[in-house]
Amino acid sequence: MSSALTLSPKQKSPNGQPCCEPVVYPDVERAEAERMAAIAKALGDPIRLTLVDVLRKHAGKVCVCELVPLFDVSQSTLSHHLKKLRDAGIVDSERQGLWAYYYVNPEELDELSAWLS
Amino acid sequence: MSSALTLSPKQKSPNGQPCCEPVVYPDVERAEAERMAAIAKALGDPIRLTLVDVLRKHAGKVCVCELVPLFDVSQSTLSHHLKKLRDAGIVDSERQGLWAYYYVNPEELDELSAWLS
DNA sequence: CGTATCTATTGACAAACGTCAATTGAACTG
DNA sequence: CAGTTCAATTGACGTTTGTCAATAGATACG
Repeated sequence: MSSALTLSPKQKSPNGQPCCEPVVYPDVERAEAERMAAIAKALGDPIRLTLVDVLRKHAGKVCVCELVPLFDVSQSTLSHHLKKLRDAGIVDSERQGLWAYYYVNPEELDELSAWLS
Repeated sequence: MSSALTLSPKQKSPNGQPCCEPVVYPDVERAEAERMAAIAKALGDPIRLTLVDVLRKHAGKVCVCELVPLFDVSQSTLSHHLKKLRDAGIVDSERQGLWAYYYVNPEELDELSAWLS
């Protein structure tokens, strides 16, 4: 996914007046852009964004058995969404006996938040 | 995409001790979650995130002819990404003669930024 | 041990995505 | 008008995504 972020020198000006002011280069480095895009992508589904919202507002660890009935999707689908959030580093989980508890890892979200501001 | 955000009442407690504290309900409303997820989704690609970064840092209108050579993708691919950003309301464009100029519409990003903080 | 409960994984499928080459549409230039 | 240039659209393609039903793992309880 996207080795296409390499910067290139400015193209030749068209054969009239220039189209605009000088080139601007992206401030975000390629690796950083990919990390933040991955975080944004993980938030790019209403269920996952709502999951993160619930976990953030609760400020503690929440059992999966509490999360499942909040949505009209199957248990396996919700588990799949939780895995995506885990893979993106946005949440972590912890097993206690039969149950699994999820909580937000704020660092990843903070990074995206910092870029947005 | 996702009429599955309807809230449901708490499931029955398992037949032992409860698994955790009482249910938490999402603070974000369904429609809001879908709008913000759409914004996050549009940022969920490294090229699009970098495009937004460039446009934000420049604080003016930038010609497409300046944007194309910044990436190793074809002109049509970049146009496709710009369209996705436009569809999400993150950027707007303006034609001037032969050229097209893009600029950031800060409102959408601000909304996501506000939710993240 | 056997059964019940909670969560994760697998397999399947349709829809959406990212990409390119080729074409179209607009608008300037001579 | 004919040719050129910039940007958007179309069509095609392989990949990824979101979803479910079914299954598997892990743990608790009798």
